[in-house]
Amino acid sequence: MPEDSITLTFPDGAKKEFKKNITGLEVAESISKGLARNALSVTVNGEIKDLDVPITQDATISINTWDSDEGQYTFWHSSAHLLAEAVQELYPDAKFGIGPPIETGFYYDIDFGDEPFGQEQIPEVEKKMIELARNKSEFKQKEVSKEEALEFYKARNNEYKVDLIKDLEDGTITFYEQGSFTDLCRGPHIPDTSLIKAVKLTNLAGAYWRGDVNSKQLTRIYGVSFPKQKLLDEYLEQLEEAKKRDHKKLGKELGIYMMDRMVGSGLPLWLPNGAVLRRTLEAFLRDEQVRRGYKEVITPHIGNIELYKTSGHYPYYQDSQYNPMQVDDEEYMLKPMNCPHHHRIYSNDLRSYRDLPLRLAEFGTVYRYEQSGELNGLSRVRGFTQDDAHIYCTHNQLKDEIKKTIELTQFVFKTFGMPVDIRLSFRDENEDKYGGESEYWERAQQEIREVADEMSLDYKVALGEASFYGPKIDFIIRDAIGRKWQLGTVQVDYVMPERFDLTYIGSDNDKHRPVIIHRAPFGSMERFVSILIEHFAGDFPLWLSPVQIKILPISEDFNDYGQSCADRFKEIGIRVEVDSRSEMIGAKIRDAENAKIPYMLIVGAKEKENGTVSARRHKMGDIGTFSFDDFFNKVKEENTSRSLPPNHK
RNA sequence: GCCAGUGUAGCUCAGGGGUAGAGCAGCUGUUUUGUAAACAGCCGGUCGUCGGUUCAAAUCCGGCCACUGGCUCCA
Repeated sequence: MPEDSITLTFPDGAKKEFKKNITGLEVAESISKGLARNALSVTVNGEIKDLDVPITQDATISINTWDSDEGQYTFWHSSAHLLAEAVQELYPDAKFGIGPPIETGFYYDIDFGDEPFGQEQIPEVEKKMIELARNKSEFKQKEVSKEEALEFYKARNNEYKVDLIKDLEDGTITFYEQGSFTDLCRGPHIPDTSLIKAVKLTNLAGAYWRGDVNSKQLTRIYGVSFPKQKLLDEYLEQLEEAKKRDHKKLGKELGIYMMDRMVGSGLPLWLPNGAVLRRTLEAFLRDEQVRRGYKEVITPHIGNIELYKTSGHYPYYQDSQYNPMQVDDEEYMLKPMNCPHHHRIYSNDLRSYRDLPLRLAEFGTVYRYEQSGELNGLSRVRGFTQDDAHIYCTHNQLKDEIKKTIELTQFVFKTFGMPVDIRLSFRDENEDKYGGESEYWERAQQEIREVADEMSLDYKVALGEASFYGPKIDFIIRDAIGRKWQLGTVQVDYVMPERFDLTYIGSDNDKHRPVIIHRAPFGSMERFVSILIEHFAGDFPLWLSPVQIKILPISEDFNDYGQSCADRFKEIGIRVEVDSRSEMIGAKIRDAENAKIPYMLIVGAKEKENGTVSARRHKMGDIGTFSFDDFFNKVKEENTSRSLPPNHK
């Protein structure tokens, strides 16, 4: 092989020889014109780079286009610079903070000084961005010394960039320039601005400099951009779809819950339909738990402050607990978590190894102070109910119990048609954030990993995501429109058994410490219901629907037949209503459709005569005429099997 | 808590310095109906709240409250 040639390995495994110092763009050109036209950046040995960077040695390579995450990342990063350029043109005194790409789009944090910047200014910035994009300005990289970099920004009075540069090493600092805008930036960037064809600035927000509440708050402008107008249109449609599913809107329309200013913000009131939904979910989980050997307990809503001092939650989470109240000579608190109560139940008896594992479960309501700006419908509230349980077991039982809780959680989400990603949340090196002995942590993390491997789970490890008393397994579900939500957790805890001095008598007749597993598949009923509403867009599976069947008599003459059908369903616990209003059938159908009721049964002269029902399925229309018994059995089976709706994505 | 925005009838929304408007819902009557809206009449609002400017405020200004999107936080 000639000395001035290198071998590049492509994502499909193909190897090809090129001359040394070839650029990513030239590689793309060698493959096809189209690829070269669509190329945004190149990944060389796992590192994303500009297309014009020479490749000096053998490497794995992939050309990043819009179709890859890396390509979109580059595209949005460059779009953030374009946003900054536009802002700079319109507001010469604006000072720039940071402007990174995010999962969908990008943002830039900007200090506008005394200049007011609000929603009205957005359209002119968007317009300017498109105008500048058409200039086809190239993104040019320039290496600068630390001194030069500092000088550049000091001259512009930009304390933010100066702050950033101070943390950088001399010799590694690069600027990128496009049009009239120069930015401190590691890159990489797309070749030029003309690739950006469509831009939408989506949001304005305040953001503290470096995320620090004590620093100055900058104006964060969020946006997305696309290489084609059509992609922007599709994105906007998706936003519309998400809006249609918004649980706050559907929650109101379907009578799930309400908020009331006299009751207080963040304190939802469950309406009858919502109560049915929630109780049905609880019954589902309760049955599954009883089947798996859990015992249900009930504990009060307040507790002596000593309980939370003992657990360590009180000092650690003081900011999010309500002030203690005076009761006789002692202080009591609204309970911020259920665990300490359960630990005291454990301690109520002398426990033998024969009693373990002891699995105590409770749908326990807890109260936490959330900052007012943080409250959001049912998904972030100040009083909520956890589907909590604590499993007290021996070290030998631990892995098996972890495994069972994972299986339960997976079973639960499968029932709702939600794919699950698993994350092992371990601690990072910052040890003071966490309680308990280091060896326990190592051991617990080790055991969690072993279980995950033994179950062949596809998992990711996230350092620094652990809770303060132990590592966690987090379940991240994907809903019907692809959004991710962190729901259930399983946590291993070696700390609380020490703090509460929990013991059991082993087979050796000595006292031992049990291990605790905390787990909550739904997490909070409020939040889970909010996600469920959006996942199903309000079109719940039959078993969860607050009203499962609506019977629609053609005229008042058939109300009695309709009622007799309803009575049969009620006997087996099916939630059924008869629409006996003197409305036309079309209106009754329309109302039932809008209420998202799974089945509508139309009954008139023919049906009464033959003992049949004419059925409609929500969103599907007429599904034909059934003998009453056939339909009855069909519904019974669909209800007990917890089937997903037929047209569910 | 902070930044930006919103607040008009039960719901969706129009209006805008000179005594408040529509559709739907509700109520009453008529209609007795065959697969997504029958017809008519009626009821319904201190224009979130408190204060200021003004001869006059729902409208302009300010405080507060609630809600929305973010930031910080999340056992």
